[in-house]
Amino acid sequence: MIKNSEPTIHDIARVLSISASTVSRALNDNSRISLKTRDKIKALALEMGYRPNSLASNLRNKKSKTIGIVVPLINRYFFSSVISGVEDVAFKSGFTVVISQSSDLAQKEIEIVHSMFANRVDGLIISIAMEPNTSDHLKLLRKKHIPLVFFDRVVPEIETDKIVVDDFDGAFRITQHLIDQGYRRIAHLAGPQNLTSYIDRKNGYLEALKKNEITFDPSLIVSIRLTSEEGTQAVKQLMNLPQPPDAFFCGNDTTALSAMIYLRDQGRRIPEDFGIVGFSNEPFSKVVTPSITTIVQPGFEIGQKAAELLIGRIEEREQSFKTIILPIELIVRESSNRRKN
Amino acid sequence: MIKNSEPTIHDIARVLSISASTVSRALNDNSRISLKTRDKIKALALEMGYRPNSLASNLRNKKSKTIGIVVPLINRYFFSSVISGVEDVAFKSGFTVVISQSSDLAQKEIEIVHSMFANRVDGLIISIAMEPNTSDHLKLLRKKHIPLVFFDRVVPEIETDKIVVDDFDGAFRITQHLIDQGYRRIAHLAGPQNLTSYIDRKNGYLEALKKNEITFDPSLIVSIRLTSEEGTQAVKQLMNLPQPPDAFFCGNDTTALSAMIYLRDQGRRIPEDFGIVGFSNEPFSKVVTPSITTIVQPGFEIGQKAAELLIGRIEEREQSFKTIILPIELIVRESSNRRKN
DNA sequence: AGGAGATGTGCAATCGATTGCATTTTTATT
DNA sequence: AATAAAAATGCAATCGATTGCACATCTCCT
Repeated sequence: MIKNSEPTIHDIARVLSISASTVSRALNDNSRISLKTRDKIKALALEMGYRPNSLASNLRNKKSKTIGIVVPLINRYFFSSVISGVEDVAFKSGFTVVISQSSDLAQKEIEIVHSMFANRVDGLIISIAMEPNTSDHLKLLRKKHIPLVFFDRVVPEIETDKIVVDDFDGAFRITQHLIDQGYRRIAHLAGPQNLTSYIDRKNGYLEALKKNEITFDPSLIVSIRLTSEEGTQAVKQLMNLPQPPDAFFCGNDTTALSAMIYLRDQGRRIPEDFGIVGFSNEPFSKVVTPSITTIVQPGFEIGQKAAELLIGRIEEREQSFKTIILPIELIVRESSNRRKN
Repeated sequence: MIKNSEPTIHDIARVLSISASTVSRALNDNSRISLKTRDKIKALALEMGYRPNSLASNLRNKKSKTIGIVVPLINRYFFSSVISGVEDVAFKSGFTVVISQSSDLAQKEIEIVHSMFANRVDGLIISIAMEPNTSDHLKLLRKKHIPLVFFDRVVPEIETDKIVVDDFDGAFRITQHLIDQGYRRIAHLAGPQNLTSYIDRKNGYLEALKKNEITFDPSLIVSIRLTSEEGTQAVKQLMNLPQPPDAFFCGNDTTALSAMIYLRDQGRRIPEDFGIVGFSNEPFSKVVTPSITTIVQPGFEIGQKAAELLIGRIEEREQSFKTIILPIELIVRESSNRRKN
C-alpha cells in the first residue's frame, strides 16, 4: 500500500505534541512564537519534507497568489516575450502565472476570462482578441474588484491600468521616414479598426501625410487581419491600382514580409523601387534580405511592467489607474533605406 | 461599503431553505437530487451569478485541475508552440495551465518544480534546462505519484512518459543530405552533451559519416551552448583550422544563422562554397537569404500529445509509460542545395 | 393498513491553513 | 511570596465544496 499523503501542519503538531496553530505561526515567523519553538518546528518540517498546501492557505486567505494572462496567440514572438516578462516578475514576487490564448476568438476569450475568474486569479493581464466583442466579461472583473491590466490591445472605455506603446508616434515616424526617403505614394496595410492600436497607427500615418502636405488617397489604405495571406492579397490589389503605391507601411512585420516576398517575386527592387516597413520587430525582420525597417515594441519590458502594476494593485499599493505609454524605437533597415543615410 | 463577496452554495441554500449538500449535489447533477429541485437550484445559481470556488473544491478533492509546464525559454518559437499545443488540449479538457521558465538555469528549475508541487499541480510537462543538474526534484514528483511528461529534453534515467523527436534520424538525414550535395568536410556545432537530444544528434551525424566511409575528424566537432555568439565564435574557430570544413551542421537554427552571417560577411558563397543546415525550423530560417535547410520539429503537436498523455495519466486511463518518438521532416532549402535537385 | 423498498434531503466531518480570543506559562516587580 | 504584566501557546471557528451515512418521505404491493 502506497502512502501518498503529504505531511500537514497537524502531523508536525502531533509529533511535537503541540497545536497546529503554533506550527502555522512558527512557519510564518510569527513573533508570538518563541524562537526556540520556531526553530524546532522548522527543523522538523524540513525533515518531514513538509510543503505548505497553497490551496488550503489560499482558500483561507481568499486569494490565490495567481495571476492570469490572456493573449491572442502564445507562439507569436511579441506575445511570448510579454509572457516571459510577466513570468519573470511574477515568479520573483511569489506569484504563479496561468496562461491561456484566445486565438483571437471572442467566444474563447469570454470562456477563458470566466474560467480564470472561477479559479480565483488575483488579477488578470490581457491583450484582447481581434474579433470584435462586447467587453462584459471584462467589466465583470472590474465589478468584482479583480485588478485588470491591459496591454497592447486595450478597451478604451474600461477604466483600469493599461500599458501600450505609442502607436501613433510610431506610425508617424515610420511615415515621416518613408517620406524622407523620397517615397510619395505610401500605402498602409491597416489592422482591424476596432482595435485602438491600429486606429492610432492609421492616424499617425495620416498625420504625417498631412504635415508633409501629401494628399491622402483613401484607396491606399486597406484594412485587413494582418495575416501573411491577407497581406499578399492586399499588396496585389494595391499594385493593380491605376497609380500603384511606391511604399508600404504594413501593420505588422508578417505582412511586411509577405509584401516583400510578393514584390521580390515580381522582380521589383526593394528599397530602390518600393519601400517597405513593418511593425513589432519580429526576430525574422532583422535577418531577412533585405532586412525590414520596423518599430520595436519591447515585449519583455511590457510584460514586466504589466506584472509590476498588477501585483502592486493586488497588494493595494497603487492608487489611481495609470496608462503607461512606452516609447517606441524606429529601426531603419534595408527595406526602406534607399538614400543610405 | 462595497460588498465584494461571492455567493456560495450556502447562500443559495439559505435562500431556498435547503441544505448546502443538496445544492452541491444538484449543481453536480447528482441523480440523488430530484430533477425539480435541481432545476430550481440551477436557476437560482444562475440568477445569483454563482461561480464555484475551485480552490475549495480542489482542496476537498485533493486535485487542482491544473497542469504545469516548464520550458527553458518561453519566447523561443519551438517552446511557445509547444505551450500553445498544451494549452489547446488542456483548455478543452477543463484544465488550467500554469507556466514557468527555467531560463536554462538549474537552480531556477528546481525552485519552479518545488513551487508547482506546493501549488498541487496535477501533473507536469517539462523540457529540462541546459545547465547540468541532478534530477532529484523530478524524481520527487515521481515518488509523490505526480504524473510527469518530458518533451524534447528528457532525463533518460527517469521512467515516465516522454515525447521526443527522432534526433538521431534527423541528424543522420541532414548529414546524408550534405554528403549527397558533395560536401565532404562536415563540421558539427553540437549542443551540450549532457542532453540526450544533442548526443543523439551527434551520433546521427557520426553514423552518417561512417556509412559513407568518411573519416571522422574530431576537430570538426565543437560543443557549445548554441547561442548565436557562441555559434559565431565556433565557426570562426573552425574556419581557422589548417583544413577548414566545407559544411556546417549546426545544432539549431540560431547558430546556423550566425554561421551564415559570419561566412557571408567574410565574402564566402553559400551554398556554393559552404553548406549550412540548422535544426528546429525557426520561422526566420525560411525567410532569410539564403533560406536555411533544417529539420521540422512539430512543436504544437508535441504540446498536444504531451498534454493528452499527461491528462490521460492524471485521469488514470493510461497504463504503461510510453516514449513517443515523433518523426521529423527534413526541409531542404537554399543554404545547402548546391546541386539544385 | 402495514411494511418493504425506493427516492429525496440533511447532518456533520473533511480537506489544510489561518487567526481572534482565551488560557497557560514565564518573568518581573514590590 | 504574591501579584501584575508579559510572553507563549492552544481552542475552535473559518474559508467553500464534497460526501458517507442517517433520516425522512413517498410509492407500491399484499
